[in-house]
Amino acid sequence: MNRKQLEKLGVPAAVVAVALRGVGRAVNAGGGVRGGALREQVAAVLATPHDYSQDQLWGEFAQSLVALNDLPQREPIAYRVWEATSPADAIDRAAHRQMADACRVPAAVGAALMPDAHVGYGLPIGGVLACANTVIPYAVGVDIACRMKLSVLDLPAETLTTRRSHFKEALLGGTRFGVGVEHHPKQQHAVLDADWSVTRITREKRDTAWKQLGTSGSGNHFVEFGELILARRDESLGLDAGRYTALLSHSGSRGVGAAVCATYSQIAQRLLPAGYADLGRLAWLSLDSEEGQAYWAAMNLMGDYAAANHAVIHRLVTKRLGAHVVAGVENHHNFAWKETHDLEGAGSREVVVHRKGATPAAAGVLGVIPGSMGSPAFVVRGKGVAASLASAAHGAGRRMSRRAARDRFRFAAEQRRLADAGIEVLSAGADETPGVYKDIHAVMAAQTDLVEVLARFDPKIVRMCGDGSRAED
DNA sequence: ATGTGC
Repeated sequence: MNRKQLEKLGVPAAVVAVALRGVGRAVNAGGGVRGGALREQVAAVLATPHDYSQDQLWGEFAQSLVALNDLPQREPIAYRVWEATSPADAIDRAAHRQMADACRVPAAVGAALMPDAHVGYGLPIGGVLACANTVIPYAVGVDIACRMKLSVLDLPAETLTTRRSHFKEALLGGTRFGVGVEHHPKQQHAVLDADWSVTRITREKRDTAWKQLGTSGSGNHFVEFGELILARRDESLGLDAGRYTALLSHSGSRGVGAAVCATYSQIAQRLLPAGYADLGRLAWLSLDSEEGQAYWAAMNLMGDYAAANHAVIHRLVTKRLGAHVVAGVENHHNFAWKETHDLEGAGSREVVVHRKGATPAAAGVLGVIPGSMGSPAFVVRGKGVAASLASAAHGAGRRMSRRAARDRFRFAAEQRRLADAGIEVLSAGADETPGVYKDIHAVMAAQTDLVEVLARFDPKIVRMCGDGSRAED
């Protein structure tokens, strides 16, 4: 086992080196412990370190864990969990451990874990954390303002079948995928006139942002056409019951957002108090500090930039299609907002709510929750549940790593299977095949108290980043 | 998720 595997199991960074020595002893012990049995032993020590403090193999690791836990710190806050009932869609232990770590952040005042939760950097994906006057760059995420945008088009649903090649051409011609990918010529949008000098990093990266405006990146990002089905008329959507053609995109703030995250998390990590060093990427910035104010300004600019990014994608694709937009829904799902909440009935106060892979779900607010290329997305209306900090899941949530997915699935075979089901995938990798995700229906069933479903979107023509233009890992 | 550095 290596450092990465131990951290994935939930071993705090501060004691990984000690844990590695324990692993070495266990491997070299008579009979040699390996693989799954080794992981189980590490997990057992993590769960109840006091029971192992005199253990020949694990005593040193257990004592370090006890010492770490005994550091004088505040009592962690509690977090509420929404979770699918099916074991295959459950939230793994490592994501819980990350959420529990986030609850030790001194400024934390409210927390919740959504049913699509899985391990991320710092806060888990699907984590919601409210802090007093404090922002955590990695509780927003690397891809600041990663978001969804759905445009309902003035084309009959049947045209997705009868004019399929026309839709494919629009998708292939109007979108760009890949790490570092740019548009030539550069696209235009009013966000370029915003004040990019709010921080050094946004000032220096403005030209990169301009070149990348209207691109989709890699990973789980996609642009797809599908059929939107409304069971009844909805006034907030402004649509009658029926079947529609719709365009759905998932993208964010590209390289510039990642640079903002890296810059300000590094500053925050240098400022971490010694007793909290193991919180690592959960490092925070006070909004009273110059750095905190700078991050907040840059984050909000990235929010506008990511929204513009989607607007350009939809503009380019619908123009090639010759279609017009008759309705739309969009939302950030990696962001932080200043909101007023009544936490634990202690009265209303303004807090910073981080949603990292979580959909804003205040009462009446519309959002889009995608499943996968082979399963539906849902247009939802929030119910404003206080205990979830007015949040919901942002998707199905991964159930296996990208590497595990590439070992298990072959994309060409998955592509044929999807084609048989009437879904044409123009490009993607095996690590985004439907089987790598939890069951979106199980995830939606776990949050019926948080959101109401208004419409269902079935993907028909999908474009994601192909294998030729992605990073190795 | 990203793009640079190994």
